Amino acid sequence: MAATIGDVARAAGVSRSTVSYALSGKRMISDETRERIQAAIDELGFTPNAGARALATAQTNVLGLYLQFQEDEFAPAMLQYVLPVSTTAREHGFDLLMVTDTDLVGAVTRTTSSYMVDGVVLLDVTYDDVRLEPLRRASQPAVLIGYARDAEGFDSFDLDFGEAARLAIDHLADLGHRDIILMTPPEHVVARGGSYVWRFRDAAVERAARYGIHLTAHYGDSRQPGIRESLDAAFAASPAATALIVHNDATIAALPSYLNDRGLRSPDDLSVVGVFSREFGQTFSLPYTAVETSPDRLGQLAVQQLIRRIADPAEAGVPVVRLIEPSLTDRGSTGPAA
Amino acid sequence: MAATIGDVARAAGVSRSTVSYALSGKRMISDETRERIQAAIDELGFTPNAGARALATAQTNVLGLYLQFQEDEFAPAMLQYVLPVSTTAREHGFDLLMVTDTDLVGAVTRTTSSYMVDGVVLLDVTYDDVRLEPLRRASQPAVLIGYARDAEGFDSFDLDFGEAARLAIDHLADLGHRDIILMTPPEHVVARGGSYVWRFRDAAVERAARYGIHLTAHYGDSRQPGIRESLDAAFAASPAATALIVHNDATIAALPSYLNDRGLRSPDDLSVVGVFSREFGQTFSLPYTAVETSPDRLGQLAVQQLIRRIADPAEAGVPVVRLIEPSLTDRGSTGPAA
DNA sequence: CTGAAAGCGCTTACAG
DNA sequence: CTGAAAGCGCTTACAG
Repeated sequence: MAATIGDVARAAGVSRSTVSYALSGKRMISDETRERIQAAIDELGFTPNAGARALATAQTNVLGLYLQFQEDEFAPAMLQYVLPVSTTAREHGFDLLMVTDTDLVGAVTRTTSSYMVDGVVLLDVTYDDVRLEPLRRASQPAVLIGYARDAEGFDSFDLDFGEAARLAIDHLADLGHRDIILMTPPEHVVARGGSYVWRFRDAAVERAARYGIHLTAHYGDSRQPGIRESLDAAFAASPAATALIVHNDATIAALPSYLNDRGLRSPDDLSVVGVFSREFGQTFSLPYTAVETSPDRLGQLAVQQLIRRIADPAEAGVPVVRLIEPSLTDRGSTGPAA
Repeated sequence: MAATIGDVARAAGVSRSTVSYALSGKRMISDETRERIQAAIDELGFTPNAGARALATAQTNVLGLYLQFQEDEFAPAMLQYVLPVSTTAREHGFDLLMVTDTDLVGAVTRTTSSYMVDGVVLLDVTYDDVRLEPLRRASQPAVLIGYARDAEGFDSFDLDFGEAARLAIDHLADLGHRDIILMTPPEHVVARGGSYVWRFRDAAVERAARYGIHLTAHYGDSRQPGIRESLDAAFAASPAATALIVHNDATIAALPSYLNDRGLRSPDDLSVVGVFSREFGQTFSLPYTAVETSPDRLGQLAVQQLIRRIADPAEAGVPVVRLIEPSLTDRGSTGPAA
C-alpha cells in the first residue's frame, strides 16, 4: 500500500541502491539524479520503513526509558526527568520506548533481547537495582540516572547528594543556625534502596557535627496526614530548632500550607531550605531557597553519553559514575538565626 | 551475535518454519518436536528479533502515545493518563512509543508513515487539534482521549463534562446554595482549544439558571500568584457566595493552603466541589468532594478500542465518540448553605 | 506433522 | 557516478 524504495527507484528511473544512497548521503549522487529521486519521493510520499531499516542496519533509533510508578511515592517528581530525556533523545534522532511494566527484570530482558531498543535509560535507580542483572546480559549500552551499589559496566549520572547536604548545612551555619531539623524521604524509600536518602542525610549529619550544630533527621511521608504528622513530631522533638531542611518532594509541596497552619513564617520564624528542581518549584510555586536537583541537566548528560556509546562503543571509553555538582538558589526563605 | 531462528532450527534439527510455528502456535507440532525446539530456545537464549518480525508481519506491537507538555500547564495532571494507557497496552502485548515532539504534525507523520507504530493514542486533544490532519493520512487507526470539533473517522473517549457540571450544580442546589463561584481552567487553555473548559462552564451556567442560582465563572490560573489572585477576585466579586466549584488542577491543589490563609473552612464557611481524579486527590491529599474525572477508565477504554480496531478494522465498526458518565464522590466538603 | 522457498523493505559491500 | 545482488531475521502460503 505505502510506497517502498522500489517504487521510488522505478519512478525516478534509478536503482534502489541509488535511492538509498541519496537518502543517506553515503555516496555522491549527481544533482540531476538526486532531483529526480527527490521528485519521486515527494510525489509518492515515501518514508523508509523503520522495521526494514532496523533489520538491515541492526539499529532501531529507539531508546528504552524504564521507570517505575510507585503507589506510595510522589509521582509528579518523576515527570521532571522524562521530558529532558525525551527532548535530548529526539535532538539526536532517537525515539523513546516508555516501559512501565511492574515486572522490571522481564521488561528489560524482553525489550533488549528482541532488539527493540539501541540503548537503555534507567530511571529511579535503586541501590541494589534488580534491572542491572538483565542489563549486563544485554548487548545494548545502558545509562543509569541514579546511584547503584555496583554500577560496574554502566554509565551513571546522579546529583552529588553529599555535596547538596553540605551546601545546605554551610548556608545555614553561616547564618548562625545551631539547631536544625532535616526531613528526609519516607522510610520505605530507604527500604527500596533510594540511596539519596542516606547519602544526603549522612553528609548532613557529618557536616553539622563539624560545626557543632544540633541536627535531627526525621523521615517524612509522601501523603497526608503522614506529612503533617511527621513535621509535627519533628518540631515537637526539637522545639528550639531555627531552621528546617526538607529533602522530600511531597513534604516541600505541602509546606506552605503546613507552616501557615502553625502560624510560622519563613524566614522570620524559621529558615527553610529545600532540595528540589527549578521546574518542581515552579509547578508548586515554592517560595523556598533550595539546593537544585537539576533533572534536566542529568537527563541531558545521561542521554548524550548513552548516544555516544551507541555510536561508538570503543570511543566512549570506560564507564563513569558522574555526580554532578549541585548549586543553591536563594529565594529568601533563610535568614539569621533568631 | 545473538541467536536467530536459524540457530534454533539447526540445534533442534528442524526447519525454521517449524520453529516459527512452534512459537506462534499457528499449527500443530508434535510433542517431541516441540520439546526439542524449546530446549534449543532455552539453551541458546533465543528471542525473536522485533524488527524482522515487524517486517514480515507488518505489525510492530507498538502503540504511539502523543502528548504535549505545556510550559504553562499543570504537568502532574497529564501523568494520570500515561500509566493506565501503558498498563492496558501491555496487557494486550503492546509496547508504547512516547512522543513529545513540539512539532506535533511532524511527529505524527514521522512515526506513522515509517510504520513505527500500529496505532495512535492522542492525549490532551484540543478542539481543532492539528494532529488530526496528519492522522487522516495515516494508515494506522487512532483513538483520541479528549474532544475535537471534527473527530470524524476517529474513536474518541472523554468525560462528559456537561454532565459533570450538572452533577456539581445539582449537588449544591440540593443543599440550598444560591450563589456559587466557578473557577475554570486558565484562559490560555480556552485559546488552545481545551473544550472541557466551556463544555463544563456552559452546562454549569445553564443548569444554575434553571434553579435560579447565581453562578459566576472566573478563569483560574496554573501558577502562583495568579492562582491566589484569581480566587481573591472571584470572592471579591461574589461576597455572598456560599459554594465554590473548582475545575482547575493547579487551583484545587493550592486550595487547602488558600482557604487556610483566608481563615475559611469547608464545609462550614464554604462548600467546595472539585473536578479531579481519585489518583490526583490522593497525590495532593485533597479533602474535597469531587466529580471524578476517571483517567484510568478513559485510558483503558481508549486503548482497548484501539487494539480492537488494530486486530480487526472491519469488526470494530463505525468510529464512536464516547463520553463517559462521571460520578460524584462525597468527601464531606459540602454542607447546607449558610 | 514438517520442509523448502518466497517475500517483507531496507542497506551495503562488490563491480564497473 | 550508478547497478545488481546478497543479506538482515522473521512469517506464511505452498507442497508433501
